[in-house]
Amino acid sequence: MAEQTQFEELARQLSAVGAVKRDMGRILPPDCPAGSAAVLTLLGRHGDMRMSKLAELLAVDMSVTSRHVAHVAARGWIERHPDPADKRSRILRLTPAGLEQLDELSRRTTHLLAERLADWTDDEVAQLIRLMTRLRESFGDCRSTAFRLPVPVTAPVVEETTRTPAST
Amino acid sequence: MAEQTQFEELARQLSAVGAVKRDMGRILPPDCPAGSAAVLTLLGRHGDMRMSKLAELLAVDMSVTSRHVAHVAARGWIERHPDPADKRSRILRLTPAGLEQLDELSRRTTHLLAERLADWTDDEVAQLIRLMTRLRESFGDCRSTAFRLPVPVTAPVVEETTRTPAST
DNA sequence: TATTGTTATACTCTATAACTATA
DNA sequence: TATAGTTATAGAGTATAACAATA
Repeated sequence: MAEQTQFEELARQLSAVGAVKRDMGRILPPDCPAGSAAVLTLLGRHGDMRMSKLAELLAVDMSVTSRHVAHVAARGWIERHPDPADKRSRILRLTPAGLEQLDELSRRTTHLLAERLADWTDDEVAQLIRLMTRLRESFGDCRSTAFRLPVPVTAPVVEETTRTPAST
Repeated sequence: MAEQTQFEELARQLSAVGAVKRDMGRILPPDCPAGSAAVLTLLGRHGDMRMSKLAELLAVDMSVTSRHVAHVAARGWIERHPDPADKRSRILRLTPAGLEQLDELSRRTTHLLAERLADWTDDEVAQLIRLMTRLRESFGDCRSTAFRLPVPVTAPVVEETTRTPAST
């Protein structure tokens, strides 16, 4: 078990890693935002699957998954086939165009990471991957354990729109 | 230098860590979303500072910083004092109420992480922190190196709104 | 003219709830 | 009645551009 100071620092790093994600997002191809890229990546890695399975892998609500899938399907990168075993369900499958897009994604992210992590050793990258994977697993279990504590401070909210530099 | 497969896996983990961040976000106090929490945390850690400095630490545009700061200032958690050295600038400072809110934030995140990472050793947490810090540093240098490559596929976009399971 | 900060606007991602179709 | 998926709506986060005040 780690100390409190460590947990605070980890929380800070988790918050700040968004900057890295945004940097990665900037080199994505047009019409292929991060959500679409994640759909293509997971389909390429795990093969054909249903919406519900994809939503689980994305770790987002199925309504969100539905939107991302509609986006990539509209661009011809995947196809939604009817599931013979369950007419409510749809099987997602990468198209040849989707595979090309996936290759392009791989090229760009690999290029960016190779540039940014030029001075990282193979082992360091492997360790980061391992620890991040473990982190996700540690959080993956109890996703519905959202609890709320009472608010500590009850101060009035004053939406100060204009600048008042020298007031008081 | 690492291999391409490793970079692809790291990109995947970076994309997926959002689920962990969202889980952390769910336990934040009311009226204090992640952006506000980051402002309070950085002010508590680095002391009083100007907007531009905070924007740099947050690694977001100053317009975004301005919005977050307005939110926490409206709730009385920080004050914006005029800078005697530069009348364009404003010095941000935590209020006592802001310190209380920061304590509450620390309690909640520490509690959640202690629960989720119960089986992590002190050393593992330290390693993850170290690698994530290094990752941010590796990306922090060249933030304006956004480059665009041509689109590989030029397929027509068909926004398929309604379901057409058995078409074609 | 350049810099600090604010505001308007637009886009992405997400969750909740209501809805349709099928099990 | 329960489940798979879609859609509408709302909220948070971000970037770009236009703007005001000051250096």
